[in-house]
Amino acid sequence: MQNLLSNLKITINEKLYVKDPETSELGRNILKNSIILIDEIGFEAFTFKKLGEKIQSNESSIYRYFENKHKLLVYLTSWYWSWMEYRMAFATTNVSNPIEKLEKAIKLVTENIVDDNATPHINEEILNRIIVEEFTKTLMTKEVDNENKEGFFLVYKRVINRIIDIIKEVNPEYPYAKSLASNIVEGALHQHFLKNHLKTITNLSEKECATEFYTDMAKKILL
Amino acid sequence: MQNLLSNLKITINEKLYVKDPETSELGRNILKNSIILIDEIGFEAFTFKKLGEKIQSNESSIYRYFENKHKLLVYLTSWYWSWMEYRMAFATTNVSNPIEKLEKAIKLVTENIVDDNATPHINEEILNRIIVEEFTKTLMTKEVDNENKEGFFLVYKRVINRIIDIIKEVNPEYPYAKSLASNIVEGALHQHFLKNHLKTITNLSEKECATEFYTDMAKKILL
DNA sequence: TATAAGTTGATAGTATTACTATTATATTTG
DNA sequence: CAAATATAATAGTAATACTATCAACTTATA
Repeated sequence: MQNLLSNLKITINEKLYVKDPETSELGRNILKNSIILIDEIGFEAFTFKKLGEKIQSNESSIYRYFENKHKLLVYLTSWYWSWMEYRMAFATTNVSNPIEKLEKAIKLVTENIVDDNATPHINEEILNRIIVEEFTKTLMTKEVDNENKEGFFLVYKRVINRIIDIIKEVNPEYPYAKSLASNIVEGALHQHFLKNHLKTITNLSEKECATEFYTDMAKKILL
Repeated sequence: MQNLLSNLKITINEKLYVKDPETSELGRNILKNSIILIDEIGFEAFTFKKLGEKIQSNESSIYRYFENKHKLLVYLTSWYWSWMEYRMAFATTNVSNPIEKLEKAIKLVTENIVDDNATPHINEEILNRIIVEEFTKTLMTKEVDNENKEGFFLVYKRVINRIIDIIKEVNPEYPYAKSLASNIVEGALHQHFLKNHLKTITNLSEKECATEFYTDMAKKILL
């Protein structure tokens, strides 16, 4: 249990920041308002200069925390997946029935997210919107292989590996546990994107989440 | 097949270009070499200036065909999905068995793509790599709703709608035909991305394609 | 065949972005 | 209180993403 909990603490790869933003008021302000600003104007239009204006600080001060906006986005998405991993570990420990465990895990990665108030400087609901709209962009760059070697996506892969393990518990014979797990996690984000923007090619309606669709999928495939 | 494909006129939304690139040597050169250059250096680093140097033409000349690089990318991806739609129509007409039809459709959107030689200025194999690495970026922008209204993604949605219709033929009771279809098409791209870059969270190996995984998925869900 | 119309190439120029560097000032800590 | 550290302000650079202008060349048409 001790060992488990120490793995669950929200820790982020040190290579993602120059100075740890959690250690100062300005740092936490950068995190809080970068989430709000990226959500407002989108990652492409987001700049450190605009963020500086928003928090009444200076561009150069933000550069002392993050090398560039890409690393800031990877930081924020790592935070999200770390938070998700924590929720998942919490929800699935002491659940002995593998099917129930799988249902809980799928629910977590497919449901609509609401702010949990535990972290005043991170609004999880807004951060989830950023994940839906911007997460794949952190992967789909020419630097992905180097960044993967540096461990930038470890937390994300850990979340998926947890689901892989549960899938294997449910059905050890199924040969595509990895692809099914990554499909559910990424697919859920995509279905949420579609319900917001390309409504005609998803069954999710406005306030609906992807839980039913993916739970049904997993059960039909594995049971 | 060869002959039918060469008779194919792929039509693309007129709002995507300033001047139709298919109507001139320079235009076709822009298409051909933009595909090669985006594949080489990635869409972020790709600029009209670099493309101009590559084709020994001028930046300003390229701007006479495309307003900006985003519209060029949407043009290229529209071309791809239009080509895919044609292949799908061809492969599924006169197939009376819905299950066989579904298998053929899934195969087309999940298999590894090779250049078909019908269009000398478009290399489909390279274009497919661009789709895998860059397609979602065409959707995930702050302008997606406006561009969707303008019909920028119609061809893509048409491909998915064809699969939706086949799914409904196979099993009219299944309640998530739309989500399943969009999941298969987008998911296949993502699994190909993972096999190239995040190998630990997919079951696809180096030269493998996503056909088996998604065929198995669809059958278990629908039959 | 002359002329108009359209295409391409070359150059210059602008605003913005994505930084780096320097210095001054404020705050914290030892 | 001095030293170390954090932040703010300013300036500057190279690249990007364009726009505008003009000359040269090609093609269509009268």
